[in-house]
Order: sequence, then C-alpha cells, then structure tokens
Amino acid sequence: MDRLLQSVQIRINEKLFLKDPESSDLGRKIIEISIQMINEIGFENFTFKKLGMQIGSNESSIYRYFENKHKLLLYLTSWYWGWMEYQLVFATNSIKNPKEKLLKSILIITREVKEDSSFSHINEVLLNKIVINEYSKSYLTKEVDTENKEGFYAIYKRLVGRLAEMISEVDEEYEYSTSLASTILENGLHQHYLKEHFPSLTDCTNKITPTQYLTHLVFNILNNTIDE
Amino acid sequence: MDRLLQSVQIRINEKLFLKDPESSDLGRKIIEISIQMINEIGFENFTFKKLGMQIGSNESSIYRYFENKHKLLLYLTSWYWGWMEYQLVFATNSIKNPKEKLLKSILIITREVKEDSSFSHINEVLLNKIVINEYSKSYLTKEVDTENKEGFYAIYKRLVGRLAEMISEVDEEYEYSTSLASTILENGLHQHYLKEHFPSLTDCTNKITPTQYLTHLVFNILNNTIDE
DNA sequence: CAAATATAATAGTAATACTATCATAATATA
DNA sequence: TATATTATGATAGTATTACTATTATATTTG
Repeated sequence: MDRLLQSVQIRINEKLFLKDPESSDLGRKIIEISIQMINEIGFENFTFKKLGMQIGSNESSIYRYFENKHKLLLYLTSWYWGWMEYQLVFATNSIKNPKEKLLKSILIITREVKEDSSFSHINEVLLNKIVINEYSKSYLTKEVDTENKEGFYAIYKRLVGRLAEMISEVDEEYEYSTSLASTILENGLHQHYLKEHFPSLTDCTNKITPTQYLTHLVFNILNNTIDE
Repeated sequence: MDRLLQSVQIRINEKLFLKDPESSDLGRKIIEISIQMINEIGFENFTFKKLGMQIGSNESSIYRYFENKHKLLLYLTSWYWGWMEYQLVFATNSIKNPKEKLLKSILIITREVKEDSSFSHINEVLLNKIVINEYSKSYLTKEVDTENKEGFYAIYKRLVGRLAEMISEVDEEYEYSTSLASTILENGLHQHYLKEHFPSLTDCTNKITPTQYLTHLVFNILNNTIDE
C-alpha cells in the first residue's frame, strides 16, 4: 500500500475507548501486542492480565484505555474495516467503468492480506486473520442492538453500502444489491476460514481464491437475470 | 413435519457427551431447558449453574452429562443439522428433476423454522434461532482442528456435501459447487441475522425471505456461465 | 520547581468453570 | 425382600476471569 496511510488516521467511534490508544506509547503498545496475542491464542483465551504481562505493563493501566476486551475487539475490527474502506475508495475512485470498479472492489475486499504496511504499530496481516476468526463474535451478542445504536458497526455498514451501490451501478435491475454486498463481505471471510480449517467444505485452495469464487458468482448474477 | 420423527432418533457423536442426555429424564430436561435459556440470555451469559437453578437440579449433576457448555452447544447444533438433514432427504428423495430437487433443498435449509414438532423435548423453533445466533461460535475456536478430527462437525459437513451434489446435478460444469453449498448454508443463517439486527445490510424483510434471495442467486449462476 | 497527569503495584470482590467428596434416593438383581 | 448398583443432590473448594478501588511513584507540563 502507498505511504498515504502514514498520515491518514482512521477515525474510530470514541465510545469504544476510555482513552485514545493512539495518544500514547502505552496505548499503541496495547494495540500492537493485543493483535499479536489475539491472533496467537484466540479471543477467548486472551485477557487483559495476560496482555499486561506481555507488554510489561499493568492490567489496571490497560483498563484505563478499554473497558473490556469486547470493546477492544470492536476497536480493532473497526480499524480494519476503516482501513479496508480507505483502500477501496482510494483504488476505485478513478475507475469510471462500473464493472471494472466492482471487480476491483471485490478483489480488495476478499483478498488475503499478505503485506504489512509496516508504518504503524498495526500489523494488517495479523489483523486480517483476526477478522476472519473473530469478527462474528463482535456482533453475535445479546448487546448487538444497543451497540449498533451507539454506532459501533458504522464503518462496516458504510462499507456494505458502498459495495451495494457499486453493484447497483453494474445492474440497476438487480433487486438484492445490499444482500449481495453483505454476502461478499461475510462469505469472503468465511471461505478463507473454510480453506484453512474445513477444506472439504470449499472449492477454494491455494490456487483458487475466495476472490475468484465470489467474482465469478457476482458477475454471473448481474445483468443476467432469469426469473423463477 | 410428519410423525416419523417421533420414532427416528438423531445420532450424535458420542464424544460430545459423558452420559447420553436421551437416556434419562434429567438428561432430556437439560436439553429442553438449555435451549430455552441459551435462546433467552445468549450463550455467553448461559452457565451450568444457572441451568441447574432453572431445572431445579444441581450444577454437578449437569456436569455428569456434558463436560462444558461448549460441548453442549455442539450437541444442540449437531442435533439441529441432523434434523435438517433428515428433512432434506425425506422431502427430496422422491424428486427426480434436479432443479426442482435443489429448489426444494434450498427452501428447507434457508427457511425460518416456524413450527415446533412438539413431540420431543426439543423445540425446533428456538433451536433454529440458537443456530442463527450461536453456530459460528461452535467452530470459531482455537480447538477447531482437533475437534474437527474428532468428528464434531460431521453432520454439518455431510449436509454441505449433499447440497453440493445436488448443485452439480443441476450444472455439472459449475466449478464451485462445494463453496456455493457452504455459502447457502452459512449465508442463509447470516441473512436471517441481518434481517433481525442490521436491516440496512440486507434486502430481506418480512416479505422478501433469505430463501428468495438465495434461490434467485443460485439459479442465476447455474447453467448460465459467462467467464471473466 | 510545583502541579498535574500517567502509570504501576497491590488488594479485593463477585462470578465462572470447574473438581471432589459424601449423602441420599431410585432402580435393578439375587 | 434385602442388597448392590447407579443416579442425583448438597456442599465445599480451587484457579481463573473480569473487573474496581486505593495508594504510590514516575513523567510531563506550565
């Protein structure tokens, strides 16, 4: 990715933290190491106590940044989707042709992240893995409706909206652009997960990517409607 | 559903329980009430202690049936997929026409369960909701690979396999039958969830069902291929 | 240099996720 | 019917989690 991201900051809902982790060394360390740890031991086994030990800091200090680990997960995944949105807009902005634009967007959204921008303390490769493994847990909760009202999923929703719009621009007759957009986002992650843990449940392999599968799917649906 | 289910038992992997809950009153009560409770308070807030209090039984007695709540969730969701498979096979067995067969299968798999068979202690309406809200949590864990080897996801995998075969029978040229099958299963649940909690992320409503969306999607992909 | 602020250290609480032990109730078998 | 077996219940106990509160000590800023 380009260097622009160095100076561009991704704006996260302020209710997700008590103190902005971007505002101090400790805060950035919390983000950096929590990404490593959640990726390694999984969100369930991850605790602020363990994080404190790894950082060489204190549990209570971490609690001054984040109320709990659920909010931290929401922070990290929001950052990820914000980063994704930035790339999407940046890469497709100049593309006039709607099909080409959608094609590019699907690529950006469903590809495996393989390179860390290595400018910031945020490792995007690991964060991509975390999103694949843990994102669902951030909304499959009893608190989802109140948290949705608080705007905790705003960036993700905006991203789905953008994609849905691009779909409509390719085929304005298609009636399910929003559902299809959410399917691309969500099933993109899911196919990556299946590839890794349930290879018998997907055709995706090292040669066939989720991007190929979903691109083929989308472009065979659009401008191509037979009614049942 | 027909009365056959009264006598048909769904076979669950024996490693999922310490003592078969179908073998006693207490066991059946555990299943019955845990379905109600998980549906009400969510899997995270659900504990064996609370379950014991509701049943009027003892925490330690429940631990004699299930090692932990994760295994109980695997038991419940396995039962659900086994029940789904039974309905699928039963309802499509006699259908010769591949398209008709696939159409029926997608309906069965993606529809909202609205009627409890009310023969057994298992409430399928609630169980369907639990699967929508909690199924991902049963495999998005660090233990997924060992548990997969133990066969804990066998029924679900068999179901995806059956659906993939039906897809191939409609269009043997289609290269992503397995991925598409897993997409139908998983995204079917997801669209139901979105409909309930993120209506802006789906076109599904009370009038447009996930079944309609996915049926349209599948039949516009098959026998209809344009290559990129 | 003083004041303000951030972090660290320690302690403490309630709940969770169990394990272990022993008592009692229900059932099966001799 | 007495006895052995098995199932369940009651109680206690442990380690960990998910915090909150307090006080001490750095570090930064005015």
